[in-house]
Amino acid sequence: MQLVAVSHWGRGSELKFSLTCHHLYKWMVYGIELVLGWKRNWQTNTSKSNRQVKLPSSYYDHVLQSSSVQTLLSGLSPQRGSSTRGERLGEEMSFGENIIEHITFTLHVSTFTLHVNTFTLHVNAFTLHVSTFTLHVNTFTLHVNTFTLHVNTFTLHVSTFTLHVNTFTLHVNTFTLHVSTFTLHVNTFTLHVNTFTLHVNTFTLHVNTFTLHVSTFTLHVNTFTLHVNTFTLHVNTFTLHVNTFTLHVNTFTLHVNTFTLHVNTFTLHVNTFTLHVNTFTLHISTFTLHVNTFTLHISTFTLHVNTFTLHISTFTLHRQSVSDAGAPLTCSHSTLGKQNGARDKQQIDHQSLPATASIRHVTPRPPMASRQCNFSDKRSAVKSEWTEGVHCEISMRPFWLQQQTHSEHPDYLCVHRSQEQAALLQQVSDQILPARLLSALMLGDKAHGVTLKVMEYTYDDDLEELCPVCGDKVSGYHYGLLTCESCKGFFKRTVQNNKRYTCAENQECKIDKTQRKRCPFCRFQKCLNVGMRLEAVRADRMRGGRNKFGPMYKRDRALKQQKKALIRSSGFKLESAAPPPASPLQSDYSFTGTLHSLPTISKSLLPSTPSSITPTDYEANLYGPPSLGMAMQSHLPLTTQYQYTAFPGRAIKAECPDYTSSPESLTGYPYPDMYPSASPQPPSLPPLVLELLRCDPDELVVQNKIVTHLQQEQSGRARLDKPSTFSLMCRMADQTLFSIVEWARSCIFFKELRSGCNELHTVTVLRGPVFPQSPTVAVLTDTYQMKLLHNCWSELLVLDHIFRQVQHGQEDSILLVTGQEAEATLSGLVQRGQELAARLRALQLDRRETACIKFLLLFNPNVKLLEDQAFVEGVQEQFQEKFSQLVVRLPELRGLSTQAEDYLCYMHLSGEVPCNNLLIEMLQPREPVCEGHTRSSVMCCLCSWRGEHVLWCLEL
DNA sequence: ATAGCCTTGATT
DNA sequence: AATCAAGGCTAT
Ligand SMILES: [Zn+2]
Ligand SMILES: [Zn+2]
Repeated sequence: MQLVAVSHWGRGSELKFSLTCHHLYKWMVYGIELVLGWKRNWQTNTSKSNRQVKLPSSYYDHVLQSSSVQTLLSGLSPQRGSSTRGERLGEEMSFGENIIEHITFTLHVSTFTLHVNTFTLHVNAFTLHVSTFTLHVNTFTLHVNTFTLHVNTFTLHVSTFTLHVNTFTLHVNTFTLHVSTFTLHVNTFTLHVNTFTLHVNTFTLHVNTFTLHVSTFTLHVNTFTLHVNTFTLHVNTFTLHVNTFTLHVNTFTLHVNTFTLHVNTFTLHVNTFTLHVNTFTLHISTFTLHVNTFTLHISTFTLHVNTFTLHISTFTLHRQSVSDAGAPLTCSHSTLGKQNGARDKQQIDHQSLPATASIRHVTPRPPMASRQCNFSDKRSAVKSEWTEGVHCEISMRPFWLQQQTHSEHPDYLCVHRSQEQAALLQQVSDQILPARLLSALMLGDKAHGVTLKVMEYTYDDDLEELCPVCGDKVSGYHYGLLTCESCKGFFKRTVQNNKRYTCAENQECKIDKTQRKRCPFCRFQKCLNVGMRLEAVRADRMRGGRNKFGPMYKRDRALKQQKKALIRSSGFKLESAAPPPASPLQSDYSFTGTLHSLPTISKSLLPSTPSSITPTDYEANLYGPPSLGMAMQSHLPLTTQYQYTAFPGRAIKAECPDYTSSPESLTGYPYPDMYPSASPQPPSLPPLVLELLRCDPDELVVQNKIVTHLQQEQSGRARLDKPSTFSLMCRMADQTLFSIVEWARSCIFFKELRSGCNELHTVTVLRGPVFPQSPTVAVLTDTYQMKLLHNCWSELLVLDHIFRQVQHGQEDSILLVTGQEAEATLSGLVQRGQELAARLRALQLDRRETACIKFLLLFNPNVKLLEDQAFVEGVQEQFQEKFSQLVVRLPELRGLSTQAEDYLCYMHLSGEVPCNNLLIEMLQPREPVCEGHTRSSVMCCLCSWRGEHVLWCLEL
């Protein structure tokens, strides 16, 4: 073993190093100059040592010629007894294992410089017990050419480790660490570094099991940059003070009991992020997090993130432990949102609104940095001061994207309340809903249906020739939509060259013609958000010709013309209400096509032209192998569903200014096969049904969202990390559940009654008999809504599946929400579902009836049990006998969903269900009566109402 | 790297 | 032959 080391120990340097070392190996002695101090203090009473180590005398000579070393040596005080070996310079030193019981080593160094050419360390088992390790270094520089450490078992026990470094610089060319089991036990680890820079060309860490146990970890760093492939950290208390933290991690898993993070600028690039936290405290003024898959394990905190951007000036989440399961969740002074904390505290006026889809929470409102909301039930109390942005940022993009559109411009709300609507509401309230529920519903969402229409007219009118990305002049259809030439080129370059950008700011850079060059990250993000299609970039770079989008472009053009004509004829003009024109609100890019074309085309095209089905290189790189397909890959490759999902067709849905006219009556609406004779029929449908249909989400929109989400999620995983079929199903179901929650939120009455004629009455109702002690109305609404959803989520989920199978019409295969086909042999559960689907198919269950059933399941918890016979009879009046037959089938649905829940529960207990799953949240036991849950995910989903409602109450 | 202009080639 | 959305080229 060779070591060439030169050290300069400054005067007065002191290192106090208490070491409990049972197995001290020679490398420790050789390796560092600290040996010098030890030599004086080696206890020699452990002469039983069986392994003798000899140090070359020249080494001592060299070292001890240094005066600083002399200083050091004389400054050391022996701990136990005193050895005189060190004083006899040049004498062969020998010592072995178990020599030292306790050593206090104190070192004060002003400049520590270590030059090592080749540092090689072979250790079988290294165990280090330190009670107090304190190192004060002004400038610590370590130059290593090749650092190789081979350790079988590395265990470090430190009770208090404190390191004060002004500038820590580590230059390593190749750092290779081979550890089979690395375990680090530290009680208190405190690291104060001004600038911590780690320059590593190739950092390779081979660890079988890397476990870091720290009870209190405190790290003060100004600039911390860490590139790690797989990082797993188990910490009890993690406190990190960082000014600028940049972490590039592929797979990041963090188990923390207490996590406290102080960061000024936090940038985290993570593909797969799994976080287990009991107590999470995060201090950040600027927090930018790039996560593809973010998994957070907290008792009552679940985070689903696709693209997660967190802007926090102070975010403290207190979760106090109370008796049992329902521990309180306290969120104090959280200023999460697209706007940073400083801006959040400002009065936000209309001028300051960025005209992007990300501003939905900057709606006109009282200048409050945060609002207090209390959720309470008997078992748990939640006190939170979330600002309106919290849920928006925490939840995943597909889920909230649309909602942003709806709530962004409350000014547009009071529009177009027709007599029919009023009558409809009355009718519904009389016939169907319990008064209490009606009360709760009255605080529902804004009138987003109408609002959306108005806005889309406005936007489309304004932005017809403007690039949705940058506002430049449109040069034609490019990669799916009308964009300018530069954005076309930018998108092409990005995708073709598989470019990865990072945003220096907070991923909210404004993209316009003048600033579009500033942040390619945000630009590309916007490209994707507005709907530019990756798959339109050709992997083979073939020039010319037409692709599958051709017909869609044509159709889109036709629709635009049609819309124009419609606008002209209906005399829409809302110039006064026009939002800032800088950026369009095309958040709800959606793709409609003929649902039935999916399986049909997949069957007809699959044998031929396999190359056209192959994903582009970019997609392959970005999303990994199309492992989404799993078993059903053989039926339908993942990409085919994109190839045949048509382009903007949803706009036409919003084009219809008259809500009573059925959407499917418009040409090209994507349900031609479902309503072979629907077009002439709509007028005969009851208004309620029409309304329900209108609230019903477009299946292809949902499908596209979910597919996008899953792909993004999948891209976060390592390529080798292939999720199981079940896990994928769970993710699908989870996403479906989110869409169901979204549907519930947008369901009738939330919006219709929101701007109803007697708002004061609504408030009175809610404050009075229903929840007399409630401080705010909105919270109770949420609670009630959570309860409603919690009561019926599985039925809704199963019904969603069943209806898809009804449409699918295949006994031996099931159609997934992603549009993929899978063999229906997964379990008996699936078979039962197929049977129910067959029965419902025999009854010719259609979309209208499904919408009604969903509605009933949500709003009448009794319907599935068929306890309320009078209700069923009431329903029959509207839907005639057929519907009653359907309702009779609901107990089957109930049984199926119960079985599915049980199955899910079992799998969850087996650890098969992916974490951070809304499904799991929903699996929590139901409350029998009205006291609501504070299930965090649901709360996240629903709390978007809250801000608006609180606001609304205040405005009263 | 950007963006304006050019070339290409399946579709019509 | 015309179209027009792809990719390519190149001055900036
Ligand atoms: Zn543009
Ligand atoms: Zn940016």
